[in-house]
Amino acid sequence: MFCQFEIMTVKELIEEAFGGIFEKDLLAEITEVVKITDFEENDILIDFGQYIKTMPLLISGAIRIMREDFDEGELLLYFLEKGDTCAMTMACCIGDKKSEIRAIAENKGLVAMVPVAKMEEWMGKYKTWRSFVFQSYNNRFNELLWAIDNIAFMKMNERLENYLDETSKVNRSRIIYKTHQEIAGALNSSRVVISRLLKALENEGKIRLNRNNIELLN
Amino acid sequence: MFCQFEIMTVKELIEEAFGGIFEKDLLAEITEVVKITDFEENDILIDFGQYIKTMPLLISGAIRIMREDFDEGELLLYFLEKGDTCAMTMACCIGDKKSEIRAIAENKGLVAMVPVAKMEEWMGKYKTWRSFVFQSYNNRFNELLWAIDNIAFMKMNERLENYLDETSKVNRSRIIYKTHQEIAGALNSSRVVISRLLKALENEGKIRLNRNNIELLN
DNA sequence: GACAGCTTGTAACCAATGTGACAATTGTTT
DNA sequence: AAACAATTGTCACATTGGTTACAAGCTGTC
Repeated sequence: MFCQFEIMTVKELIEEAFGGIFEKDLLAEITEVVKITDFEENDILIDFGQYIKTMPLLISGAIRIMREDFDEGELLLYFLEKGDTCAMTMACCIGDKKSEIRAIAENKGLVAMVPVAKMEEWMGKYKTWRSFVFQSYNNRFNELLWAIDNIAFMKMNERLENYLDETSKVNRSRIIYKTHQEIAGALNSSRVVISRLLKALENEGKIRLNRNNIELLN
Repeated sequence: MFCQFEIMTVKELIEEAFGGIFEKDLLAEITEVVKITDFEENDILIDFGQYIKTMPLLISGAIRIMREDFDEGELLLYFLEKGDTCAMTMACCIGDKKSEIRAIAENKGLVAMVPVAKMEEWMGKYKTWRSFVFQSYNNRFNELLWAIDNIAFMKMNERLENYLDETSKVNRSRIIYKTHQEIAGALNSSRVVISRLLKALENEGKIRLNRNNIELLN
């Protein structure tokens, strides 16, 4: 949209997404070692069981972090947005462990990839990097708690409303281009149940249902 | 049991719980600044909305970490044991945020309390401390994922069996001294449901039900 | 236009879980 | 002994959510 890779330098991209939180020296180092990668909607950025060797810093776009059951179930944990990083990945990098989650692009965007070695080096060297890493862990932790609140304490209709709100937010649109099937997947439910609850929301005047999209009203 | 506060020095306690992972200098520093506190079963160590100024290192005993719904629900997230620390608390210390969880003693034990200032200082100074902190975050993260797997993908009978196993493990006893009501609380369920499922487990020969306790068989 | 594939709506039914009620048992207090 | 509280067992019933099945509509292709 207004953040075209082609018309901005790496320096500008990093500056725009992380300028507020990192000191000058660190920004310069990041700019130097980072590799910028772009992704398209529904690209799988990280998958289960994968070993990860670089830490991603999200410059633009949104990523959904999914958890999967051994046989079939699937569940949206949370979204990542500009300025975020994947706590799970950091953990993988450092502990040399397999990924426990799947990261899928919710829409198109850019990530800056930092080599693990650097990220460890910066931990000792830059206080702002340390707080950034901690802050990230903390945010992700709280988002997992929120995910737990949702599935443990809320009924499906509330979870659905939350999902619609969050999806609308990360896609910056009151119209959500998802099928009932996709929504059922994100909530570990079934299509019929979602259709039923969506219809109820429509009858309450909260949404309008169309083919392949849902409009949030009010 | 075999870890009486009275008959061990602080140095020995720290050594026993953390000797394997920290370097000599760090162990010495910890021993110097730490305050040892003991707790009894069901003591509330951290509560919701509380600000925390010291980071706890668990020397002995077990702690259950609970999440609570706004009105009434309650849910066990995971247990902490010897050598663990509370990721949530670290986050609180650093970010100066309120606690999002409640920590209750599952049985009696000891914690070493580290002032926040020190823990930040050590982050820059000791590599083993950094990896410990990361490792802790990572473990807690994975435990939250496991909690999510439980509530999202498993039925109540499986969750109940998992609960019995884990509780047996952290209390080092095949006999679990809990009422059905308490178990229902930990699983965010109701007493009747738990009694029903426990009875089914008894009929399968997996457990024996007694008043105020449950024996795991096999 | 005919066909196929995807998407949505809806009905009927089932399984899992939650709720309210009440009895029986045990242990404790008076 | 009587009263009481806590714990457990059980029944009947309501609710939520999942499953199967089928119809209907939309879209794109040949």
